[in-house]
Amino acid sequence: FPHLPKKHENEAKHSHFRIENLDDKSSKRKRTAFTSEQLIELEKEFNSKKYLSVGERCHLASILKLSESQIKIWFQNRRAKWKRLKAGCFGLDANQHIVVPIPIHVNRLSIAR
Amino acid sequence: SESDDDEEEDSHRKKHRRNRTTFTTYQLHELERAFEKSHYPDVYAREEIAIKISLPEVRVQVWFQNRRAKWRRQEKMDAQTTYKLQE
DNA sequence: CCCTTAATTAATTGCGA
DNA sequence: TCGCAATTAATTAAGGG
Repeated sequence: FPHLPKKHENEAKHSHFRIENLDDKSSKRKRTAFTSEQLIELEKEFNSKKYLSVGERCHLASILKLSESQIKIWFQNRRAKWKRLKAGCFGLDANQHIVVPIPIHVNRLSIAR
Repeated sequence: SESDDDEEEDSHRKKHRRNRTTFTTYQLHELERAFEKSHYPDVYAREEIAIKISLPEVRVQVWFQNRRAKWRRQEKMDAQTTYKLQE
């Protein structure tokens, strides 16, 4: 199975002690709020496919006027949420393995040969 | 009869009614005790805590996230305090 | 009313494939 | 390069004082 639990580097490894930066414009990290239209479309897309190909992502990015990175990250975060939701409702209903589509991006170069 | 206000429909209201869990004193005690031991417990440690205090692991996870945020906030604050005091 | 804080989410880091 | 685990940082809002 893919991806094992992982261990966080013990204690305060990320020293996030940002010193009072005199430089750096607007020290706050930007958090873009997606519009409801964007979210509806993203959600709709996620409903049909859990993974996007490069082409699909590019297309979606252009019609939603978001960066490809934002689309990519959104799908990543959405998949994580989806996983949490699935795990959350164990007990009722005996579905163990749903038809989980597969990330086949690995093939995009190796298949060409 | 006129509903007028409420920009947000109450359909939205019902849907986004988050249910906020209120921890018991015992749960808070144990969480705080665990935090003292480690600010970054791994999944297994968190699961252990979760079982002990009878809560889903995800609630414990979120609690630690928020607790660390508070910790950082405070740390930044009294870092400024001691800064002033030494002048 | 305001404050603390549980919950949510866009974004980051770092690893493995 | 991607996905994923694990997290942070900003934010939203419940509910107690």
